[in-house]
Amino acid sequence: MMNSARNFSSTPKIKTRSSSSTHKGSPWLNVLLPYCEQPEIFSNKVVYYYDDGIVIIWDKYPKAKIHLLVMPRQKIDSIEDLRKQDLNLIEILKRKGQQIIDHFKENDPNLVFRMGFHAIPSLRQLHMHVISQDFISSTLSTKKHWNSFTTSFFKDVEEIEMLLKEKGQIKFDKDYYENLLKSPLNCHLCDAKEFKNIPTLKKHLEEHLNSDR
DNA sequence: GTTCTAGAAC
DNA sequence: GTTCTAGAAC
Ligand SMILES: Nc1ncnc2c1ncn2[C@@H]1O[C@H](COP(=O)(O)O)[C@@H](O)[C@H]1O
Ligand SMILES: [Zn+2]
Repeated sequence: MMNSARNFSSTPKIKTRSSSSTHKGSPWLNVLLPYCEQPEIFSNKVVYYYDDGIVIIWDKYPKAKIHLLVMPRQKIDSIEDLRKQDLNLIEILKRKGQQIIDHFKENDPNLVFRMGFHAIPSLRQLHMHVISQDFISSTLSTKKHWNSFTTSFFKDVEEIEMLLKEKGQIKFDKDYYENLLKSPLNCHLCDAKEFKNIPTLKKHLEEHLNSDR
């Protein structure tokens, strides 16, 4: 009965599209892809730089005064997809990231930067954060935001590079790192710990900005 | 990842 | 009463 001619012709359960992860999951997972596929269609206030190998964009929801994302043009989902053969790509991301940092420090020598990756990224397409360490930004609004940049959830590019050299592959424990995001709100610059909430922490960060110079 | 908002915390 | 967080979003 299931194989009647009528049933057969109605709805073929045949996958017609690539099973690439691009086609799986919620649409928001893929929002970084268009920048890499067609950087030329974006304004220079959105795409900071691009060439044949990489794209650099201003993070749309910056978590600090200066926050950009450096990405390969080539489609690579995440750090988990990196292999030793990608070490030269990492080197390129790193070199370009350092150039950005040098540039912004010329304007403001007080800026301090880190560049690296989230241990468990949310969005697809490999992206390296280049982020100033003031964390002064109206779009930094949650504990998760804070802990993703100030705990070991944030992996400096040098650590990624080292792990890739030594292990040939990168995978961080999901449970462990997702729990880190629930850590208390501690200052990344001084001994101040366990802020009651985000607004209180943000007032404290303003004080560092005024005194650390 | 963000937006929205119910209800917890103050 | 207002501020703030945290979980659903089909
Ligand atoms: N549409 C977008 N365009 C540019 N950046 C984005 C967009 N949506 C989210 N982001 C940023 O992308 C980063 C992704 O974070 P993560 O996957 O945790 O490394 C965050 O810093 C977001 O602010
Ligand atoms: Zn502090």
